[in-house]
Amino acid sequence: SAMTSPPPLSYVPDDPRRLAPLAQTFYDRDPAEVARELLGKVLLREADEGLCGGLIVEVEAYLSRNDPACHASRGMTRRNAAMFGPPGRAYVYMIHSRWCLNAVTEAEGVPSAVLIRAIEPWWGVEAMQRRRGTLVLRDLARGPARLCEALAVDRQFNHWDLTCGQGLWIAEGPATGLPWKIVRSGRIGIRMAQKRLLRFFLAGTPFVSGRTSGIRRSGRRTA
DNA sequence: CTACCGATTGACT
DNA sequence: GTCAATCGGTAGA
Repeated sequence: SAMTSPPPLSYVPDDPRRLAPLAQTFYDRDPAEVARELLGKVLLREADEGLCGGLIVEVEAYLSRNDPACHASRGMTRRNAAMFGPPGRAYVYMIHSRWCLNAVTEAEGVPSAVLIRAIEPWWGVEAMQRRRGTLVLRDLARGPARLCEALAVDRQFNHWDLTCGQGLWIAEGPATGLPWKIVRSGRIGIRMAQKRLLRFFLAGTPFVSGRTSGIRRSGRRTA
């Protein structure tokens, strides 16, 4: 059904391996800018069970300065060390016994990152369904911890080079211009700095997290 | 060593 | 809308 198997979308590339991985220079910029531009790119994972991944539809930026919600705001620790490393690497951390994935931004020594919060499942759906224990497409990778469970991302990928094109990487999206608008909002689940508009998602997709999913219902606006 | 906390999720009223 | 499971990270005695 439409709930449990992907619709035949004409713009989904047959072979995601041919999509060019994003270069390190892409990440060596202001994290809010990187966050916005990561929307419409694809996140890919090559595991024993095969290739899986999908379209990045929701992200959040965490800034190196004046951002108390950023894990690095009180200096380097063992957990957040990856944020201080070179751009284009993964920062994987655990929260409430679940893993979450970030892409590190800006130069080495400048601790900032983009949290990948949701993807629309495009490839390897069956493997993701198995790992998540549900067939419902919308529940596979909606939320940062669900996403990591779907893609089998855990601490082994902390510090991983996301530009390398194997294991776990981020690549260009479909060449055709995607029609969606970008919506900006406050970040989800944080106590500090809730007013800052550092969450970005594609409008109109049901595959984003949060109480309002990006679908307009009964006159209520998202964000 | 202990105590507290959380960039979450799923179950429930 | 509410709530708690659950465990690694962190700070502090």
